[in-house]
Amino acid sequence: MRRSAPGEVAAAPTMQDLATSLGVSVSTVSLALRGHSVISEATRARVVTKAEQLGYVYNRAAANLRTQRRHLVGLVVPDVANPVVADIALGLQSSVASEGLFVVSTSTLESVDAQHAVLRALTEDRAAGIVLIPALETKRQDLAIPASAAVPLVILNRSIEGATAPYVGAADEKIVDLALAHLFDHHHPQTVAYFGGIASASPYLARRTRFEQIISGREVTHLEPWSRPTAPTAEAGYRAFRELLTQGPPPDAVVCHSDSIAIGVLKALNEVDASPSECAVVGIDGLATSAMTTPGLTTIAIGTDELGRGAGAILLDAIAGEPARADDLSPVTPTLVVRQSCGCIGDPLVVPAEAGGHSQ
Amino acid sequence: MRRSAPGEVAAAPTMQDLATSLGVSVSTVSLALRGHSVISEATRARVVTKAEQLGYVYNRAAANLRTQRRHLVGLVVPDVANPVVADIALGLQSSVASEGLFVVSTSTLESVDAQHAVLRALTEDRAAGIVLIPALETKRQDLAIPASAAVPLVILNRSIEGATAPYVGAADEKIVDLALAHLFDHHHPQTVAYFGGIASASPYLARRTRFEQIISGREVTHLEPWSRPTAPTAEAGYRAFRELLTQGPPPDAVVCHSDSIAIGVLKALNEVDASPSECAVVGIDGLATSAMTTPGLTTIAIGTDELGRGAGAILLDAIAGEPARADDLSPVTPTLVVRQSCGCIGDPLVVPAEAGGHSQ
DNA sequence: AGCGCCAATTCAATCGTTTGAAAAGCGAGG
DNA sequence: CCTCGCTTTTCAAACGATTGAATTGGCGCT
Repeated sequence: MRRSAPGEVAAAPTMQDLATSLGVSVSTVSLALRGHSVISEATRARVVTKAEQLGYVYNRAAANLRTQRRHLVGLVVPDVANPVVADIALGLQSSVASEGLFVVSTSTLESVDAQHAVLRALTEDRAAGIVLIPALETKRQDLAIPASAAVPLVILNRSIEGATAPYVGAADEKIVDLALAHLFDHHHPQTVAYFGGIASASPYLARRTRFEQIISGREVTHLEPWSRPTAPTAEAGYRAFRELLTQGPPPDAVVCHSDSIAIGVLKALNEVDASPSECAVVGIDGLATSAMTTPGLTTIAIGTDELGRGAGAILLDAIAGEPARADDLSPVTPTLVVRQSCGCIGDPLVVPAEAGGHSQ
Repeated sequence: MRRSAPGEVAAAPTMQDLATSLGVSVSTVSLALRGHSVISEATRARVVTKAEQLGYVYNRAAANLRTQRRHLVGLVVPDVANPVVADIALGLQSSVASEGLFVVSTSTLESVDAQHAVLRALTEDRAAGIVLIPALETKRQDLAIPASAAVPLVILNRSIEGATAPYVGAADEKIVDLALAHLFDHHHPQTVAYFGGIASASPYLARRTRFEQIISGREVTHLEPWSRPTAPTAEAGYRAFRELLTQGPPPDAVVCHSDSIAIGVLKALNEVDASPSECAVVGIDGLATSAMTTPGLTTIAIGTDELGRGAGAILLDAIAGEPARADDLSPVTPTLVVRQSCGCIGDPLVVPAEAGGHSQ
């Protein structure tokens, strides 16, 4: 082990250091540390103890260079703070952990440039794989970087036109079906709207199209002005809905593009004292926090962790060199979570005991 | 560039491939790609074009091995989904980006084992630095791993007894001072409590101690049963507060350990139709979503992004080999955000136009 | 004593960069 | 024509691991 100059930080010991200090070869150390069976138990023990003693820590960069294998998968998303994304991250983590991979997340904040930078960095690092929720305005050619270094990529939540990478998304049609079916069965609205969401993101189009399809076959009128896209935050939803409320009474029922947006809508309705019976609202996502609104938010849970797990499964296949199988791509079945915001159940709500959450 | 066998994936081209295909040496390629001034403009251009043409991507693992320098800092936290953490991540990112570093986050879910695993992984990867919000029950010796490979570490939010790594935290005393000062000035409560939070985490002790200090000098009675610690989620807060409400009327004012918890408390109060004038609540954190509750949550903003930035600054110093300077460690000044939950302002609230948020 | 065999260990090449030092090319000055 | 001084390019040795092939040593068998 090299002696360090006075002011200098002691360099971390290497296998070589271990080897010489034990009077064996580096190969022996390497094999021993990884518990390879050709090494005798006695030497293995000696090596391991010495390693501990010297505070040796494995240098993965060196190993990876040699083996051309990596153990890290990147999750690149607009915003890690988004609870939906957080759930996805957990699902992904649990699915790739079995292969000894681990997941790191970074936020792009919807900036294509930032996204470009992190995709590049991840690729230069030769990540085992990348799961991407594309920033808005991401084009096909923005995904060229990982491709050129053969880093497997799976796209989540927002599809990119012309992209060849496998795509995993929620079951947008079924989601809307579920939401509307519930509203029609229990609330019999005369007027409806599809509120919020980013018009240029692919799920918006899918859901809104389905929405219009369904209601066109029913005896309801679509209050188009209330079907207004918004930024994907509760604040944006609040502001936009609040403004609409100044211009007239709300629809009898509104489907919100996400739970976050629904939270803003609820706030706006609360401020004008509009009850669920006047305006029923249902969200989409199934966030844990949507149980904490007043009234409790009725929502369509989209199975976020399953999405993450699904992405993980496809990624693992891709890493193993297998092409994505079609059945991997089948989206998760959404489920309806009934609370008070649709007007079906009275307060007080009893929150089911297994609910999760997040906080400081 | 090596030709690949039929079924095989084409290996990514290396500098060597570029070099031979251009009839120059690897050194030239290496220097050219990094824009070193000693290379003539003409060759630089040729190299760059060729690189593009061949889809060359830099192999950072190899470079890092050679240079012993890395460009990635790990943010290890209990839960990335926690909005506070997300803000910290942003602050950290913005502060280290200037040095060309970038931040990756991982969640430990309060598991010391999981934390151990990721600290080990980050250390084995020789991350440039690590910022850690320790999982509960983290002991001093759990931090030994990064130390042995000389990876700079800074601890955030929860201090660890006996740890030598620099610590950055919120100004717990000032936070409590601010909350109580506001309540006393505007609400004149007879009874108060400090609700929620994890009793074994260091900020809890600091805040609760200060709380008791202050009120002991005032004409108020502390309703101890209501000062109950909880898990750090809105759900946990809701459940615990709900239960307390069945046993009697709430205190006139309660300070909640976090905004998330306050959100649960508000939900519970809403369910029994208790208004802010009966029970004033103030949260701590200053989350964007706390503007979306009904009533809007009055809260103490702790300057989360500053915390992240602060951690980043210290980390950069440590990476540069400088010890943490004392003034780096001075915590951010908290600020009061007044909304309705403390009973000071009537509805409807106008949300200030610059508020941020997060969602799908 | 000689031989073969097996288990345990070591050799040495390799992964793809970086970088200090050496070399090559070339025009100018003596 | 030689030498000097530039600029530009190349040499070759790292960095710290992995791994197929070669080596060593000990043991049992004849």
